[in-house]
Amino acid sequence: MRWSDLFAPTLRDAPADASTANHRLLVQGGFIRQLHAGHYSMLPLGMRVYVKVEQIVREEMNRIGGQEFLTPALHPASLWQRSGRWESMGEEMFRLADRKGADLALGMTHEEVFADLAREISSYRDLPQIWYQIQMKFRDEPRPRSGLLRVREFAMKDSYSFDLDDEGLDRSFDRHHRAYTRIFERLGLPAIPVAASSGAMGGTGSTEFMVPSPTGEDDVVRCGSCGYAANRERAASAVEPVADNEAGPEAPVRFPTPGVRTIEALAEAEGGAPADRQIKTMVMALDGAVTLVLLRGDHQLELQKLRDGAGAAEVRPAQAAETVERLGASPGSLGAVGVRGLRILADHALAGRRNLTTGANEDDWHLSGVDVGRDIAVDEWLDLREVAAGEACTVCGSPLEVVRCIETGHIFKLGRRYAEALGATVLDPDGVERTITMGSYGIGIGRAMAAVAEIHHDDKGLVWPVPVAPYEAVITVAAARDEAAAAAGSRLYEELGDRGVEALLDDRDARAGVKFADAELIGVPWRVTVGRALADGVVELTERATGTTERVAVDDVADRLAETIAEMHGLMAGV
RNA sequence: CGGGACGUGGCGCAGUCAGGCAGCGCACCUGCUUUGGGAGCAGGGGGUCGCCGGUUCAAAUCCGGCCGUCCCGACCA
Repeated sequence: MRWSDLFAPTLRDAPADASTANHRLLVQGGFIRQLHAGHYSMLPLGMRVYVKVEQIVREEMNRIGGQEFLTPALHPASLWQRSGRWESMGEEMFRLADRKGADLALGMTHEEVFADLAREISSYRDLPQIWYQIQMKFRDEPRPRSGLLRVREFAMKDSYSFDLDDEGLDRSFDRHHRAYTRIFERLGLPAIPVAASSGAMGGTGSTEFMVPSPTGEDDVVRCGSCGYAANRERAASAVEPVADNEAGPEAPVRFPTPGVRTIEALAEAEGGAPADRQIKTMVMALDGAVTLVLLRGDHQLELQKLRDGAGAAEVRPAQAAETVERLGASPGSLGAVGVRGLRILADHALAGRRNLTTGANEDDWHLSGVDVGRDIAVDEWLDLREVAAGEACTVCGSPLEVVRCIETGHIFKLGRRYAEALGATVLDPDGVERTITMGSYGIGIGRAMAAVAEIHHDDKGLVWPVPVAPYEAVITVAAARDEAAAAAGSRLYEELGDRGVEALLDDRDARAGVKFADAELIGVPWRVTVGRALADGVVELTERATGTTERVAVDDVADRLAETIAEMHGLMAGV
């Protein structure tokens, strides 16, 4: 491609509304443009990167035996009604009606569609299967953000595995795990696999692939010494037990605490107790049912753990009126002692604790001497505590770190839920009808691209890894009007093309500084500068990532570059 | 959904408080000069000032309503 023919509207100034690196640089470099919030157009440069990401994903899916499909984005409501998700998906699903009034949805994922197709698998002999597609998903996100990181319309590689039993699912899951590891390696993304919450997807287990970046939206809890890693939504840690050695009273004792409304205030108050000897009582609505959730005073609630542990789809803090109605007091003076008729969930860290302090369910009064086992009717003990940095790893005891990450992939063991709902069964060797066991696996193409941009850039612009770079090399003809230089540039362009190098020839009639700045902004890995030294038969070869420049004979440079780039491809592909 | 900021040629911004010809830089077009780190000079094209309504002789500017975009949080496969 000649730059003079390329539509790559680079901007001198960064767009004002882009605060994250991927957003700012992809817009400034002329890769993408926004149509409206959460919807972006791919421009020619962006499309080249996008296609390469897609192709790497495709190659690795094919390598594990995946078969490529393409299914519709517009689905009939009836399909989603069969799985129950027409109701449960809520406002995140785009819904519309056709001219006849039939309800339709824009697909946000395709478990139902593929499970429906899988009804045509009729024998265990045809299992396992891995089916995938790279196709648009639509999700009415409450808040699209961070450029391509969270959008409402995006291409996703989604795959679905079909096996006879759990052992088969484990194998399909492991194959995907390996494929994902290779994909992220080739993309230049340092993704770490972590144990994750399955959320609304359901199933027996899931693994997320997380790329550390401050732009991310998830926290990963990680042990630097044994390698334990989990999403904070389900991570565990060991807590130092608190010794309750003083024997408490026979029964809880009421004491006045005028104006005390917080854990901190109670720790300071007359007759109060330190936070780790208090019970934090939170009133939550779990699918609408008012529930008491108890934690140690100095611990924080992890909402997703509550959701997962209690099996609730929707969790929210109770409204003030609900709280007063059920407990007779306002937040700040709440407690679970003597409470009847409400479900009580407690965090493990409270088990066996004695002589604690908590609210008395009367404003301005608290109770001391509370013995959890004796005084509180806990219905269920759960892990509800948010892990904090520095707490001990449950595996090896080392201090844990909390790292902000971008979720670039998520793989799920689904089990039989969707196959059951859609009626996907096979006959086993004994002629018995068995429901197929499924897994589902996703990578967002645009998000992966955004993650690469977040990881690989500097103050001059993007620094694409070779496998996803829009062009592998740019030939910068410093003085386009110099006929000898222009001819040498064209010849180099041909030579690189002959050797399979994707080159961009910057033949624009612009000043050298403009061309250098643009080449750096769009992040092409190698630049060949045809300039003054051409008179000596020499050009300059500059590596974008390091900025190092080498003088190379013009007759050798095509071979040199082709070799270097081939090596980089090989390394990245793990060959 | 709660909080905050913003909306003026393609991009970045000033002008709004205090109503009075819509401006600046970059980009774009023409010419001349320049030509290895975002050139100079001269000339030129391009904007219903987010939308609707109101006040006023007069509205980018004041008032009301709405829409949109970004950020934080909530939420999130």
